[in-house]
Amino acid sequence: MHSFTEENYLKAIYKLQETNGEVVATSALAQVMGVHAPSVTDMLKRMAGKKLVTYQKSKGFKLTEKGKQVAVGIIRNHRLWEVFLVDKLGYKWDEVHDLAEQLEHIHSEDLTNKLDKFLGFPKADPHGDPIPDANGVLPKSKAVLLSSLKVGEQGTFTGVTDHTPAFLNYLDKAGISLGNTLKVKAIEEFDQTYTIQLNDKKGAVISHKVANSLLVNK
Amino acid sequence: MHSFTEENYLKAIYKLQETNGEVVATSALAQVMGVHAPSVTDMLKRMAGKKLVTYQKSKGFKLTEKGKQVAVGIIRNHRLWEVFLVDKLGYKWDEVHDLAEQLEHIHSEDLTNKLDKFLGFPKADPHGDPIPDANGVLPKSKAVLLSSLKVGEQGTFTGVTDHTPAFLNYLDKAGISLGNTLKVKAIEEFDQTYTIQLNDKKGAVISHKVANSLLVNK
DNA sequence: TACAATGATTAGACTAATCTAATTATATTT
DNA sequence: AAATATAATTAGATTAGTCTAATCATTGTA
Ligand SMILES: [Mn+2]
Ligand SMILES: [Mn+2]
Ligand SMILES: [Mn+2]
Ligand SMILES: [Mn+2]
Repeated sequence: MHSFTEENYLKAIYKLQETNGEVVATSALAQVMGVHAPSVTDMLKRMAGKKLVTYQKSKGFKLTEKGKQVAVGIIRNHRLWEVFLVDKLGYKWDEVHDLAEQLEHIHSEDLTNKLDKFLGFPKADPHGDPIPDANGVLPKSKAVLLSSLKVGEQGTFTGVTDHTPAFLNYLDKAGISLGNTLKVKAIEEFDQTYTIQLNDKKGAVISHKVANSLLVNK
Repeated sequence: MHSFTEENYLKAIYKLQETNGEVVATSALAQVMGVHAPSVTDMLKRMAGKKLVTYQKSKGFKLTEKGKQVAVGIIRNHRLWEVFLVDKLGYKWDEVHDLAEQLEHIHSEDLTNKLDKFLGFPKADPHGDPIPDANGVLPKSKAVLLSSLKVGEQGTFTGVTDHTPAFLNYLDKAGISLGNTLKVKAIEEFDQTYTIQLNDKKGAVISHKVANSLLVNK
């Protein structure tokens, strides 16, 4: 089918489009793929030939519908395997990403669907990221950053925007887990430090940097 | 670490050494790898450079201890994933080989060991093939071919030497499953057709070709 | 609008893994 | 032992994915 390399490019383009807008620059892609710009130009020309992306010299590129389907399929695999690793094998949420990077490239729609069923059709991965369904439909999330809440507002912690083990470990240490309810008690004016109340009991003080990496459903 | 291609060569060499003796010929390996002879010569020279095989021009080659360790590791992965697919995801034993060919190349000893634990440390895969332990020790099997049994002898069906879906499907249809006890009731002198009794009740008539692909523990 | 800075592409080269065609080495017959 | 058949290697080419150095294109500022 497609090579691992192609699949990784598609996934990277998809994510860049999600956050940085429709058109993706060579340099941005080179950066996230960890290669130099000419490699991207070469690769994208090949992929344009396969109708996975549209490409106009020096203008950037976008995924075609076909390219988007492949990308979403890989993301579905990735997130389902992460659930498997955490729920079934006992991995912690900060340990699974690199393994899922390998497992996501196993080529079998049937396997993906059987895995989905085995896991009980989870809606989100261990980091709260939504899992596309078998038709490639990715539920639109209405979560917002904790840093957008005002004093007195509350919500449920449903995801992170920073997926690094360092940050995930910090959350473990601070006793903040997916599903916790939290309420903003105070925001320090000087440096936007948040004082929150977790699960209607424990209190916690977190920096703006942290509040800016936590997603909550109001 | 090692490329998928290298790992597949190592596995193929290992299996050829198991059945055809210590020294492996270029042509034999080309055949099982589905490539032409010069590709094998090239590849083996590269692999000799990495101390995975020993190679003497025009004399054939063997695995080094290091090469053997890698090969056994891949076989361990392959068989554990096959158990996972059958026991946990509900695949049938004739459907899992090609998926396991992909999954066996996931690089993580820790994952392999966690999977092993999750599966309850199985001793054999769905086809009865023994699973090497975490130290790479592969239990020596003392199973013999059913075709080596005499009239009146009995045993337990513990494995196959033909792993093709066609053969496995035939066994399903004939009601012959791993773990069944079987007793030789008669052997037709003309064509070595076996009449056997399964699990002390059902009888079955099987060709010599079939008896020659079934492994039993006496 | 021209010029400099930044970003993208082309040119040319490399490695892994493969191929076909030609050559050389080993094994088998006479 | 020489002739022949078979097996293996070398030579030269190809494709995917990458690189560095050189060139070209775009953008934003003077
Ligand atoms: Mn991940
Ligand atoms: Mn995730
Ligand atoms: Mn198999
Ligand atoms: Mn098997």
